[in-house]
Amino acid sequence: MSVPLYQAKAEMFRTLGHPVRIRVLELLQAGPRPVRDLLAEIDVEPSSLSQQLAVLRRTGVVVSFRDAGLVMYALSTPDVADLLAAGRRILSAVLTDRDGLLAELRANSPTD
Amino acid sequence: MSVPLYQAKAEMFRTLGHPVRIRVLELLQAGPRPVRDLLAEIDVEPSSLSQQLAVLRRTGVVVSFRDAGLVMYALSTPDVADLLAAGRRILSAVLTDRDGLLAELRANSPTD
DNA sequence: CCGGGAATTGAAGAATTCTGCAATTCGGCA
DNA sequence: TGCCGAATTGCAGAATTCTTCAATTCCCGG
Repeated sequence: MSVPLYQAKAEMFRTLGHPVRIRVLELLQAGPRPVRDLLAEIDVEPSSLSQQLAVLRRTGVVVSFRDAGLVMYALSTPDVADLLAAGRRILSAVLTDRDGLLAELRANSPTD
Repeated sequence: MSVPLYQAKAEMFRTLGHPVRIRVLELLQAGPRPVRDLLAEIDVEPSSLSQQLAVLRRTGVVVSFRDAGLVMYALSTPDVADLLAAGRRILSAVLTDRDGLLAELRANSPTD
């Protein structure tokens, strides 16, 4: 294998490591959506959204196709939902366990 | 909460988005290990490993303690193993399928 | 108290990623 | 064909992350 497995995995997780990309994936859990809708629900510039969608496409976690004149995006596999759920569980476990983290997170972004 | 959930999630996934950090987590799945062992199994400089361990500690996915004169690291919650497993599933799904899913989605385009 | 391995910290430079703007492509439709 | 909205691409500057090397801290055994 040319690319070590742990490197491929790291790449996959890094792909999810962006607020816009996370939001996109969460929205896509409910089913395929046109770019137009994503744009309406996420506060981001069209070109920036396109960039992030391209990142997701490159890794293969989402696929895109055209339907009724609009470009649609969808999760490439429902397993993605499991990943997000697992992330959510860890997050809540960590937030309740460790006192320091909550304060740290709060410090990072005071308003909103 | 002061930090948007999707940003906290992104931070958590970004934390895993590094080859060394992934390897560490995989090794820790088998139980707590001293830094010394991690160092022996991963090809990385001591200081670099420490940096990456610090990143994992900051997010709260691992904890460290001292035992028998050595610093030990452990997963802060076994949920981390689920996350890695989900990542592995997605990776294999993406690698094996790819164009098949796309065709399938295009076929019955849900216009709801 | 001292020596020495274990582990962390600090900092500078290289490399990568993000953001926003402008320009371009792509399809549908009159 | 020509127009128009939808979506993507290219790019430059800003910001963030990685890597490496040197210095420092922390403990345990003698």
